[in-house]
Amino acid sequence: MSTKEDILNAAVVVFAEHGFQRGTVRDICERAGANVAAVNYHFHDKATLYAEVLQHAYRNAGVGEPMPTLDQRPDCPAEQLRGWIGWYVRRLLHSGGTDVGRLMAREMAEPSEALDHLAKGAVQPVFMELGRLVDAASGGVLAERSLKLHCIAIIGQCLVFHTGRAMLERLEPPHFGSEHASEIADHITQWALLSLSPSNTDAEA
Amino acid sequence: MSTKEDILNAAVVVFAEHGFQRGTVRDICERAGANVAAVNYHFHDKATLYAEVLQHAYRNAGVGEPMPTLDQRPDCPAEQLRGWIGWYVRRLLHSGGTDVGRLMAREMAEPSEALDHLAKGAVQPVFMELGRLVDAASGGVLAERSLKLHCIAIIGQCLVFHTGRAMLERLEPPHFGSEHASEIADHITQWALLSLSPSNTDAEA
DNA sequence: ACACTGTTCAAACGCCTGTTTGAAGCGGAT
DNA sequence: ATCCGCTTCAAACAGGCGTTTGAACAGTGT
Repeated sequence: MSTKEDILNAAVVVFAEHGFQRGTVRDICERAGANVAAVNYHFHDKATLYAEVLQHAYRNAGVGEPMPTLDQRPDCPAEQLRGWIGWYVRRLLHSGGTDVGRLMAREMAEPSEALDHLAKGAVQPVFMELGRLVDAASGGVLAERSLKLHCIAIIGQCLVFHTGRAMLERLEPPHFGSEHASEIADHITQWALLSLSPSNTDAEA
Repeated sequence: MSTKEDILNAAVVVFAEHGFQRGTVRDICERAGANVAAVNYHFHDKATLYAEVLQHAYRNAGVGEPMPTLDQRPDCPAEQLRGWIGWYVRRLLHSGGTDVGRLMAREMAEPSEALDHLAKGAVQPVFMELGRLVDAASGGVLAERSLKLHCIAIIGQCLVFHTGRAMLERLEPPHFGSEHASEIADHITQWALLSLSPSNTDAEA
């Protein structure tokens, strides 16, 4: 039972570094100290292994700090939204160079069938919680379409530090690493709360 | 001289669809109606071909509408910023399913040496123009760091509709296609101008 | 001692890849 | 007609890939 886990862990590293195509079965097995045939024995395919790797990686990505939710403090949604943004930014910046982040980035650029399961299982709940928080922070006056646009705007401002990392590093030498997480989160939160304040939201919708 | 261009054009399509690794020389040559050896004759390598493909693709990407600049109308930077955001969003949404967009997305996820040239040559001027516009729209009161964060925030809100397209399609059936470009651009602009209005910017910095 | 089940292993099998080769075709200059 | 670069072509090359195979090796219950 050990070799199967060894292969899974090695596969996370290899697939994160080289992607599905360039990541070879032989490399995975070598790092896992297993035989070449082990992959086909424990998992049927290289593709099946990859699918399990994705789920395994994303499950373990959420093991850090728990996501702040509206239910925890329904009385002050703005502060919870601030907490959520900080949590998300930290998660993204910290996972920037790690395996999970790279795996996700690859899936976004070149979606496989495994992305469907990830979207429904892992991303959907996070996105919906953000929707609840934004809705509450705005006082519930936003139309559904506008609410979604606000959520995507927040996601985008966080995500760009992850997806655009390669470009940002080449454009501006002062990087945006995990040590700047709180600075970035504060900036996004300030912007978000400003646009969600009642005096500004009733203009649209 | 025709076959070389044929190969280049075919390579753009193939590399955009399958990436560098999965895009095979044989597939490219078949679509170009050329022999397998043509790639190694006209370009030295598959890698050299790929590098030329990237430059060729990104050069042709900017042939659409010209980028709104501050110099065109220095008197009303807010309106020019609105124009810039609209231009950028249209560009991203329109290039979403095209070859250039997919090539760029792949390079972001897995940077190669070719990305350096692209960053300096093609992306830098666009980013700097946004910086000028934001600076002017804010009245020039923003510190450099804050200015950069504002620019990245705008970029991120636009970019997410491109980089996160695969995920958005799986989360929310009502897609965000190129027909929603103006709606999206308006939303982002409204948010940007709000946070850049003098009454809000002097709090930070 | 035996058989049975689950696991590991070295070796090989096809297949597809990028690249090379050497001959063949071509158009213009001598 | 003869040569000459430049270009094309079919064929083959060498290497890496995922996968399969069949034997060896554990344990464990009988």
